[in-house]
Amino acid sequence: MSEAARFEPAEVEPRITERWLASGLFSPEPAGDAAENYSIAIPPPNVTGSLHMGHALNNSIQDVLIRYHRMRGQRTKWILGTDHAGIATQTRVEKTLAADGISRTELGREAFVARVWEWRSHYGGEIVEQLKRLGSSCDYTHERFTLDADYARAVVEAFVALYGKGYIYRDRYIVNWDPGSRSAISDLEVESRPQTDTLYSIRYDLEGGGTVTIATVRPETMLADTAVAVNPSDERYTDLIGRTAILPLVGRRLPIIADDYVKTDFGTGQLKVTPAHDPNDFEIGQRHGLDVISVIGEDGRMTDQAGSPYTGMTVAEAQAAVVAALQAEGRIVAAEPHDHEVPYSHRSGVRIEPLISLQWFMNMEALAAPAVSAVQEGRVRIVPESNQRVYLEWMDNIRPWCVSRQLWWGHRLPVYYCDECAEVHVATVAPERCERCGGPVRQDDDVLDTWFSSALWPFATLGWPDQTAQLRAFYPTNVLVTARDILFLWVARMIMMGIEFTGREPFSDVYVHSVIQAPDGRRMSKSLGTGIDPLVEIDAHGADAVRFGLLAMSSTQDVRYSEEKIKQGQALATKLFNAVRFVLVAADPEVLGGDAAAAPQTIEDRWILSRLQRIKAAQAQRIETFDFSHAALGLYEFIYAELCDWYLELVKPRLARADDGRDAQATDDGADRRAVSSTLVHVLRETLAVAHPVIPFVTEELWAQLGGTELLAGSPYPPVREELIDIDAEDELGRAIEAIVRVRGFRDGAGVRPAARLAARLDAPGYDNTISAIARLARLDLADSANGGGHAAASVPIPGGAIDIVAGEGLDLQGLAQRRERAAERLAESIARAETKLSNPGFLAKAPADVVEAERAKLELLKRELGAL
RNA sequence: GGGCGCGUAGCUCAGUGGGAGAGCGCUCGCUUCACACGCGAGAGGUCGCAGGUUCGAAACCCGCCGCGCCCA
Repeated sequence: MSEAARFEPAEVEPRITERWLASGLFSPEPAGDAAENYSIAIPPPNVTGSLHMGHALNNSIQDVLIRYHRMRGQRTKWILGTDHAGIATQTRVEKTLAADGISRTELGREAFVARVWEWRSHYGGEIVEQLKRLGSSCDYTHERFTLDADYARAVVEAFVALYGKGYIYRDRYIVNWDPGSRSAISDLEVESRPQTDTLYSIRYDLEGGGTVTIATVRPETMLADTAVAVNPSDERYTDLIGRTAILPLVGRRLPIIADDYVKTDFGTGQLKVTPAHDPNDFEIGQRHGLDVISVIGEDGRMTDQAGSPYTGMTVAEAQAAVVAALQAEGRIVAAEPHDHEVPYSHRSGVRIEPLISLQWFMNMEALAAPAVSAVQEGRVRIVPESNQRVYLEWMDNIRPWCVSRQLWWGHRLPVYYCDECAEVHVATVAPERCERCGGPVRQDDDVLDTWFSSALWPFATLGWPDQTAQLRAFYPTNVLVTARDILFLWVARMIMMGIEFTGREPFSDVYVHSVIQAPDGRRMSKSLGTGIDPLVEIDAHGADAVRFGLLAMSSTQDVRYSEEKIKQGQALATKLFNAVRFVLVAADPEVLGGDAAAAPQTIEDRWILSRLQRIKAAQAQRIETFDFSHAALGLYEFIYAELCDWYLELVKPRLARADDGRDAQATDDGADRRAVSSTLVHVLRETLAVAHPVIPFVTEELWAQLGGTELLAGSPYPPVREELIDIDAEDELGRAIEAIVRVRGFRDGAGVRPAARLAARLDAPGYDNTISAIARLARLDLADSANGGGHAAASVPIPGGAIDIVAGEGLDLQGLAQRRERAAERLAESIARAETKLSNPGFLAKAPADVVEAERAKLELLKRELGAL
């Protein structure tokens, strides 16, 4: 046995990956229909991205599902690809250009886009290679990209269709303007940050006498005020409604209106309304038909409408100038620090400037309705169910989606404007000239929000709008696996688009997994240095360990990253490796080449085969119900606590060869050795198969070592054989295990050297089949009560009776007494509890009969144990 | 402000109506012929606090305290 005692992932994994990829197992033929096949569309990672812990967990889960269903014999496809990630990718390339002193505008659109493609071909999709390291069994031969020509056709088709139905329209609307990326961004790309600003209270005069005092942290936006509002239920101001205020510095007449939005307890309860520069004010303006005046432009400077002297100033300059002018007029009543939440761009990190802008929008209401009922009626199940409410609530409050982005990298809008007559054409094929007046046309400069194309992912990847064989075979997909944070951003839109364009929900389950936090309980953060790189962990512990660990720890909503769980996975791989190493040396060589059928001869054979049926059923159940942490931990439990600690130890004597003189139990003709070898190899092979979806590399490697000629990844998941479930064997061996543990405890308490054998006498029924195992594993010279003589120096209680220790020399009687006392105390406590229960008439009258009966039996057992002490 | 969730062993977390569990850490013992990433045996818990429902609550209900995430 000169080989290393450790599993070496770094040596094994590349070799196994190569075999998998060469096998074609991950690339199914597009046959059959989606109802019989199994498919998952990967949440496409950003093409600029690299694997982080969130991806690692997300893809471990998907791979468990994919591998399991593949082994179940289904035609299984995991749709792979990346997302073009408009802003992120454009920014990345702009930075590399900036390093050479080139700007995007100098280069021009066409050349710039060419550069981005070039960048993509060199660096993009790094993450796809990283997925291979994790063992992900995606269909690598059909990798898709959201900007591929075919995919682009689907996007244009979808846009034109939605425009045709009137869902997509162009409008002036308030958007989240990101001055950093010079583009509108969606609500979901905005994050609020707490910040302290100065809250100014400013007095406006009223026509006909009197004043109102409004509070604002953005005094410069007053130049765009078009009303003052109060809450209609605010009795203080009922008589103000309908009167007119005069805007200081400007002199504009502002109607005083009543609107529920106004908070009566904020400031004075009088609100300045600036529809062009605040989203809430915009809505108030819409409700009341107010004028919209824009004083801040897309360049972050004050517009002509701001008037002299403010035009051309930056927002900050304008704020200072406005405050100074108001102070000069004595209109600032108060200026105090104010803590509030301020929107920032998730993309560029710059403060959002809400602006009115001409953009393309998509009305979501009509699309949302069927997506809501799909979830309500269970055609799409969200697991865990608690997330369903979050989804439904978000869908109820859905707002129009601004789909245009002022970028160059992305799907350019299929919208064409006539230079002559301003006619708008929306078409899949660019018109050569205006269909109305024949004038020249030019295409809209904007591109679509990246999520517009991502929303089509589950079907556009399969060839839609063509009715391809791929689409028939793998759409709808079975499940979408995602973290909570993109439940709305992406999942909701996929459901809407799926129903709209295919008439089918794109998946029947959404499994929402946990977010892996840093060990400090917060999100992993690059800037704080709390990020942990899964590839570094794979290098250190192996891909199986990382998969196992992430699955094991992902049990609640948010979990802290736990290195211990990764190490536990590594230990599991090593344990399996050593178990197989042992069998390869100890088992009958003839068995290794053959079928190795279950051939139970003894109680422990029947026991392990029974336990094996249970783990097969349990693991299948756990995977099918998305219970991944228990799937991982259940494997650990079975392999350590049943297979290795007990079964392997129990069968060792039977594996000894007649000629090696190790143990007297070796049989003459080797028949039992062959039988136990067969059972052992059978059990190990099935164990490897059961474990494969969670820890694919080590199981694949060991499968081959145990004589597997086909890949385990393509082998069947072993079916449960009900006839091998053996309750009697489980019970009988369970008692033997309990007895061995008790004796070991006794020995430890008595200070008996581990190697020493103690003379003992068994005084309990029901151990006929296990007496020799007990003797060996508890290191006893054990006789049964009929022919064992001698005075009992001590008695060890075991289920149903006791083992009497006959030879008394060398026992630490004091240690024993302490131990015995402790045990007696505990037993007495349990007995007291049981007696209290059984003497309670309420319990006897109201508790179910079987519970009462069990309590009685328990009491009897406890009393007997105490007696044995 | 609204929503979701969490407080169980030193740490990270299972357990959701009937004798408090796991992994890691800790203590003691072991070069036992697969494995020291191992084996064996232990110590360690008023299950956040306070009420209620129940024959019986870590679990179900109400309130409070503390913490996290999402949305506004």
